[in-house]
Amino acid sequence: MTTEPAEAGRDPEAVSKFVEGFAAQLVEAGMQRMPARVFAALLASDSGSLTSAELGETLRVSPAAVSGAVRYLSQQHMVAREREPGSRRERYRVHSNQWYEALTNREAVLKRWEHALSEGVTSLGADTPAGRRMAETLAFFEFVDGEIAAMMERWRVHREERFGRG
Amino acid sequence: MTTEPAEAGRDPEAVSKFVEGFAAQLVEAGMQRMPARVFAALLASDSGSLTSAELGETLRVSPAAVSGAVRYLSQQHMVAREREPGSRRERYRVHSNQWYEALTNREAVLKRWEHALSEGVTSLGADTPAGRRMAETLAFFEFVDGEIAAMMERWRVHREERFGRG
DNA sequence: CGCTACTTTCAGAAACTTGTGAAGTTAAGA
DNA sequence: TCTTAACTTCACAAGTTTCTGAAAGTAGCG
Repeated sequence: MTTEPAEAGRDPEAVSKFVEGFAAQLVEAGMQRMPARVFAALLASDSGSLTSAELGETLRVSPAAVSGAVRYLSQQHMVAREREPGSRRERYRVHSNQWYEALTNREAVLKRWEHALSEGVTSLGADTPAGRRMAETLAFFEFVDGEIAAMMERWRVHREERFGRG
Repeated sequence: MTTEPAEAGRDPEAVSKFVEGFAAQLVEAGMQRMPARVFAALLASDSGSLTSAELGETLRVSPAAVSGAVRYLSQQHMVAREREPGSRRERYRVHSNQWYEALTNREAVLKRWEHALSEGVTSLGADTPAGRRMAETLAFFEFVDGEIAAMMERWRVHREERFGRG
């Protein structure tokens, strides 16, 4: 037996339907297809983690495709890679309670937008109409930065009340 | 003279540099290239609006490309189309102080994610580990929905203090 | 130290996306 | 009503992305 049935006893139809449906939404929102499918598969797994081989099998793709997708996802801090002790297999894990925090940690994205905008204000002139519009947009992003941090704090409290410490 | 210089007296180099740079960030964040460029061009214009011809000229693209980009942007509520009175030209306008609110109005996106997740909870079983993970993720999105509305309220207050009524 | 079980890299085929020119449609003004 | 400026649609060529098989790299374990 090559792979133990870590995810047995579940309707593979239902799993696949969810995986493809949720992945499609992620793609719609701008994520590449393969990372989206891999991520959805991890999210739908009971253990929250799958090996490269298991991913290749459920998604019917090559190890190469899994490798590329996983690299992308770990760069985005959406999955962690962990080595299975006593094996040369790698497991990829979705940080159950933190993955969606990565969505709000678009920190890097916001920072780059802010940078581009502030260059725009400078180069077009802070006293021009366009410059003023950009300055206001910039102020909005800065405001959002701060608000998101506070919001995540409130979420953690809210979550603990409702779900307890994961 | 074919187009009047509505945006004259500005360094076209600087404008173009901002437009391409900001558009690149939008592309990075998942937006299609041409809508991103059109949008950046509008954002960088003094009047906050440009005609189809002006857009084609600054971006060096065909009317067809402008048409497609603008359709996309107006579907996303990021620009408004307005007919110039006494002319058959159309102007495309960025809602100066509201365009970025469209970014947070990812309402439709969030709703679709919530829908996909709640289907997942049902089909995989609310009492399974995977089902529980999805239910928590779903709760997070619902929480975010509400928080964003409140945040935008605070922003409007904050903005008025700082910039006055647009 | 080498074997083997994995993972990663890479070149290329296939599929998809994008922007264009040209034809078609709409509506302002004579 | 006709003319014509302006926008939109469409088929296609060019460009890009994506996934694969094959080859190369890496690390447990004897």
